[in-house]
Amino acid sequence: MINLPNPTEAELEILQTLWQIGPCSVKQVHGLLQEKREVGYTTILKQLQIMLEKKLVQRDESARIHLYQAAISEQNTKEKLLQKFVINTFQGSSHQLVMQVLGNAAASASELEEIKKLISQLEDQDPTHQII
Amino acid sequence: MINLPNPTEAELEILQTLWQIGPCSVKQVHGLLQEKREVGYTTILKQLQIMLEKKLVQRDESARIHLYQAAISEQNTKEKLLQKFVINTFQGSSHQLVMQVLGNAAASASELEEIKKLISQLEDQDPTHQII
DNA sequence: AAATTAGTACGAAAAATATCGTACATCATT
DNA sequence: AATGATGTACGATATTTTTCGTACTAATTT
Repeated sequence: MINLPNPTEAELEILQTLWQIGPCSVKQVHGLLQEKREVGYTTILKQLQIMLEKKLVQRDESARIHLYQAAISEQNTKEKLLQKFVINTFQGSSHQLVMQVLGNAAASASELEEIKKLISQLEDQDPTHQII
Repeated sequence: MINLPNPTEAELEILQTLWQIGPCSVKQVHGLLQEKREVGYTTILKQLQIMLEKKLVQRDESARIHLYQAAISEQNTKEKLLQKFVINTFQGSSHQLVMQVLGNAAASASELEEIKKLISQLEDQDPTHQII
């Protein structure tokens, strides 16, 4: 498991599609992204080819129409992007980030409940954990 | 209050410095950043000039040594960067983001305490709020 | 088989960022 | 006033990312 480069913004957009619908053709990816914004077919094709080189996606070439799928996990990728974001924007303090989220955008009552539950779990699990 | 473009990564690095130490010379900014990584003096100078054009910083030219200071607020900037990040990475679900943070990197027990306190406050404040 | 359609490959340009060298200006010191 | 030190301005280059046009290839239809 070598460390691949983080996806760029455009690449992430494509990855989100792949994570959502699984292995699919360029046409399918393009179709979905097209709904959100104007973008050329070959743009997406090229992106996918570049992403293939970078090993961000895999390609099944057995059929005439190539099928692409994400080669990096959604969970792990988001984790790394988050880490980087926290470092860049909140000087590495994820606590600061959480406070910002809760304070501003906020969440619904049930979401807050869920968060509280998770916190309890974390506390039970290891009352003295000090990862940060 | 017009909407300025979000700062790039390098620009954010400089802004963090300005937020931290207030109005200061290029030399000061460069000195601090130099501690973290190798970077030329004129690189920082140029960045600050570009940021001035973009109105991300202000400049006091009254003295020979120009003094730069952030022209956008730390709070507001981080808020917008966060918003964009949540949209790009977590499809706009800040809840998903929080769960990710708490689950992975995690926080110390006292930080969890603080978060719980904030949640209680939010709940008291408006038990049915449904911003998201 | 010729013509049309639907794909992929490739090169290249556009755009956005990041970095630095060199020239010029101003101040302080001799 | 000459010299050296310290700054700023500006142009240029390098890098990365994004986008697309054109050519080529394989399948499908007539």
